[in-house]
Amino acid sequence: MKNQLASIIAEAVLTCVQKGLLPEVQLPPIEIEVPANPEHGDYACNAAMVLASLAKQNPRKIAQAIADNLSDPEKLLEKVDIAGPGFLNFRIRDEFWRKILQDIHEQKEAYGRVNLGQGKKVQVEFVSANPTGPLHIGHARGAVVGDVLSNLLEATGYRVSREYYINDAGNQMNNLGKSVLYRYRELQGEAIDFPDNCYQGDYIKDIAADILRREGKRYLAENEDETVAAFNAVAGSVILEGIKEDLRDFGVVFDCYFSEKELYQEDGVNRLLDALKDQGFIYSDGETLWFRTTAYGDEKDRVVIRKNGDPTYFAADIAYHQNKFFRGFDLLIDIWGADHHGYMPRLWAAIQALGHERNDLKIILVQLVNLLRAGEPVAMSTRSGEFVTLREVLDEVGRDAARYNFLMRRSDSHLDFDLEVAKKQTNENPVFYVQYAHARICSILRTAQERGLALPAFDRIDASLLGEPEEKALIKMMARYPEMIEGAARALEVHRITFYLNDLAGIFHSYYNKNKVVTDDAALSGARLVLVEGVRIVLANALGILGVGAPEKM
RNA sequence: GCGCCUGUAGCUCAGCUGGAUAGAGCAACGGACUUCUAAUCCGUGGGCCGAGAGUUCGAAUCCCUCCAGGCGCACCA
Repeated sequence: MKNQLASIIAEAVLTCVQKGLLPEVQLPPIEIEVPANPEHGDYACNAAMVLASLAKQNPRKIAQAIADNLSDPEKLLEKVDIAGPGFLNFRIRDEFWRKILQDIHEQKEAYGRVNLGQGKKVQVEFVSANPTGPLHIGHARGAVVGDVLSNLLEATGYRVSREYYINDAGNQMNNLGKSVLYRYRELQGEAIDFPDNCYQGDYIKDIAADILRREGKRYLAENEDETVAAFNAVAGSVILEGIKEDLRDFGVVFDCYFSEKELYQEDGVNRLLDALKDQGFIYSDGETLWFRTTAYGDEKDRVVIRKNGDPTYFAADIAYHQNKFFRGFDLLIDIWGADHHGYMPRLWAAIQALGHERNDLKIILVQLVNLLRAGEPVAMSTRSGEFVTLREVLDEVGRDAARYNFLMRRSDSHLDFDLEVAKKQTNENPVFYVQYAHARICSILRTAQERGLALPAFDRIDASLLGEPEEKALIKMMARYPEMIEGAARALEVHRITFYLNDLAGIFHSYYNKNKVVTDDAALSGARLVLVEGVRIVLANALGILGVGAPEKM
């Protein structure tokens, strides 16, 4: 709808130029928006105001010229007004709005899919938590945002790969192995002064006990470094399996788990650094190796090889992102906790040094979650073992409510997650508001069925019977669904979908309370059934992108 | 000290990349179940968009300066 209008306007501007009403100007990007005030029509366009400064003419005069030269062979427009400083306000004929209903019924699950991405390959990397402990509530938000963004991009014509980067090399993993070893010794009566930098959670004890059960106490006699490495590997894989299971139950499934260790195979990291050295991006100060990230705007250069010869996390990350590009992705999206924001400039510098554009890597920051229980903050720390796990949240509040709650704010805004509120089945919990709308429609359809009223095909109804204000509002809202999806994908903002759902469900509930769908009037009932089935399809499609259920009964 | 994010109704937050009279939910108050599900609806009140200057036809939105909060500023990840 919006696109049709845009081309009509662009054509009219062209006509004006040809007639000499406007000077030869490049048409700047114009905006077509839905006005806040319905009296301003269905769509409003700022073309005249944008052109005013370029053409050096009065915007209202330009608007008049455009309006006079609109060519509308399909008779899309009911009315065009010029208002305010030079807005063009368009009212679309009802007949065209009703055609949206036809589109929905023809396209069903596909309604709202657009081809923004044109088959481009995108990789979304998210969660990527160290396998040193179970996922907690903080990881959950990033998991949902990444998963839903992936769904959204798939729905808008991208080919998406979801990837989890396993940080299984480095100090943190070493601490994990040590933690297990200490518990292992402890289980055999040894008094251990458990270090602060080790992981204290009970899951460590379980892993130690398991090793003891399977392999006995043979490790006591072995070399400590080798034992730590072995424990490390065992613990890492046990914990990773647990993470995968939690994510699966949360509705998050990855296409690929990429191990940091892989990057070091065949000396990959060093070979990359050598190549970058040849290009002048790497230099040595005699003890350490530095990456010249300042060449691309970072505030200081960064170490890639430490004094002790070990590569930094950053060194591996450069290799990792190069590897991603090698795999043929046109666009990379990384989803990080907001506490990593200081890391962005150096990674952008790195990919530019590798010959890519800064825009080839988008980074979405997800703010930390403030976990509350009945208004009281819940303290969290992975190392001390005091945290609320994703598993506990799933068990307590359920998948749908948990996911929806994480999607109700912009990613870069702080989020209060209150366990007591999230599990309440009341109107304080917005997920039910939307699901209830879906369930209600299903209930209407069931009732109709029972009374022998089947859902008619679109061409069997008289759509002009849908004249109530809420009916028109519902249709217009549904017409905006593809536009909302496209906008959300363009901006990489998944929260727009929850706000849209809330609005659509709201209009429906209001309609439901005022009007009956199933009545003695067969023609009217048929038209209304087609309408509410359309609403149901749109609700289900949007909920599908969110990975939240669309129940038929509640 | 430097950098990034945030500041909008009592509370939690939207505001479609500069548009018209700034919105929603919760909370408060008053109404609606003989009905296709009251997990719903209808109505009422509530604002110096942190402050100040600037850019232009037009600013919650963009620039600058402050103020407040959060997060970063490693040869950790």
